[in-house]
Amino acid sequence: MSERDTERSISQTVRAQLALRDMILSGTLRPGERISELQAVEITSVSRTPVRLALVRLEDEGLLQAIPSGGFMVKAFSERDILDSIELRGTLEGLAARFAAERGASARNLEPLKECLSDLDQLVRQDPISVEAFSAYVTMNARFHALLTDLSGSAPVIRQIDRVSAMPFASPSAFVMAQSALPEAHNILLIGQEHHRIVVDAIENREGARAEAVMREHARLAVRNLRLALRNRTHLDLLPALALLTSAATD
Amino acid sequence: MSERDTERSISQTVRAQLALRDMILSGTLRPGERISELQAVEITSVSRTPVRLALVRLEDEGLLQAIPSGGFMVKAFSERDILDSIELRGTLEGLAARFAAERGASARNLEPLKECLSDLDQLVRQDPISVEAFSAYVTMNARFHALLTDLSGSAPVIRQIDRVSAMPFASPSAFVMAQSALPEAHNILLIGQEHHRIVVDAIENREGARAEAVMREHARLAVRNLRLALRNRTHLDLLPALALLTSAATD
DNA sequence: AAGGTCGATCCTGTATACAGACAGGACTCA
DNA sequence: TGAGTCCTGTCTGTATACAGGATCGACCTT
Repeated sequence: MSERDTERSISQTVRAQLALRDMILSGTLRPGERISELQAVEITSVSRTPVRLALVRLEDEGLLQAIPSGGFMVKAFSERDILDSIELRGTLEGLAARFAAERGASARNLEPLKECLSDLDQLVRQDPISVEAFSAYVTMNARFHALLTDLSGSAPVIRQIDRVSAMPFASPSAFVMAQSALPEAHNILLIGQEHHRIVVDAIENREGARAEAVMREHARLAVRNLRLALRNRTHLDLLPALALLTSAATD
Repeated sequence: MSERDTERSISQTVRAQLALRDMILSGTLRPGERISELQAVEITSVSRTPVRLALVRLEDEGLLQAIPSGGFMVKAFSERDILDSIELRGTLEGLAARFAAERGASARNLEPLKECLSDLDQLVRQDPISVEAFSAYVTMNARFHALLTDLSGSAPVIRQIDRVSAMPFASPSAFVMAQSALPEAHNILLIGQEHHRIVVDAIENREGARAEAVMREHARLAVRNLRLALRNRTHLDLLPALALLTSAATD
């Protein structure tokens, strides 16, 4: 998941993929817009072959949609799609948590998760949370979810969760930054952290159903965040992921 | 999902993809084996460009695995992976059924599902079930599951279910044929059909939790089928999907 | 004036050529 | 005899050329 080698050592295909993805997520390429290969060539300054590879990869990443007659267009998502994707992630993370609980995650394996938990605790504890702390929270939160997913010990489950989380609006930290400007921010963070605590406790005690249920509910915090952010439209700039929303749904 | 145009009208890329997939699923290409591009060129008789596209597609279909140094190898699966994939499908189909129930599938939309249900009923009713009836059951069963998935009305959910079901050993009808030779066959079919009936009833009555639970349990029938088939190894030839199983797990 | 048909242009699908990277083996030196 | 280095062969990554097809516009016909 790390793109540490952002240097020129990486392949043209990956470079094209990153460039195109950035343009899609930033809204430079609008939803529904067709992307011709040579247009992509012009954008990315690489040849058609790697560009085509990048387009195919972005397609099954879910950001592009194949056009029957050939070529690709930027996929558009409704608000319903976004909410469903979040519920989907919650369901899958719930499954991962249940697996972790039922299969008896060893104390040794639980250790990193617990460390991550207490790191998050420290961040949440400060009352007026700084923007930097928020940013750190996003990072640690992503790490927590990744560790939890891995704890399922199931490659197929991990794979599916990664696929869902690849959608920018469905990732565990998608709408955390959006709330940083809201008065309810701190409360939501505290509730989220409570969920984290419970799921670790449930896993430790082999309570599969409890672990599953709390992860499902945990994902629904993202729904609440999204709704709040959409209502207070002042901070929509913190939600680049919404560039993929269809105009019909943004009304 | 239909590949009706098996003619020469289809693209070289798709042709290569189909040919390679067949060889993987039939076990001609063994798990762990590396597939070089020019080897694939020789097999499929198409040029390197479409072959490469096909390999990428098969990778994110889950049948191939990228090698860090470049190239691809046939992915190997443990028995645990297979069982987890089935549980995964059950969880996702459960979510789809719950969505269908909670969102109130209209009587009009439920109609095809009910028709499919009664068609299945007729097939199951005959006591010594012929092999032809078994084969018909597989087809109708796949149709039932597809209709149910669609009834969720959620594109992201449908997409994920399709992805999981693409794994040959996780599809709803993966191990149905395998039981055709078993004495327990008829019983299992009856139980499966009972599940079908219950989920339709639950959806009709807006019982989301019930619909979800029964679909989860329904998937576990596949686990039972698999275990039975693995025990009576006499009919492993009915399970081409198991070609992907690692040798360690087949012991 | 409107609709259909023909043509041109652009685009995608495919093939192939070339360069760099990696691996395996052989040879040499200690 | 063993280890290290160099060389060679093969493979992947990339670029580009070519052909078939689709789409859009313009012109002609009714």
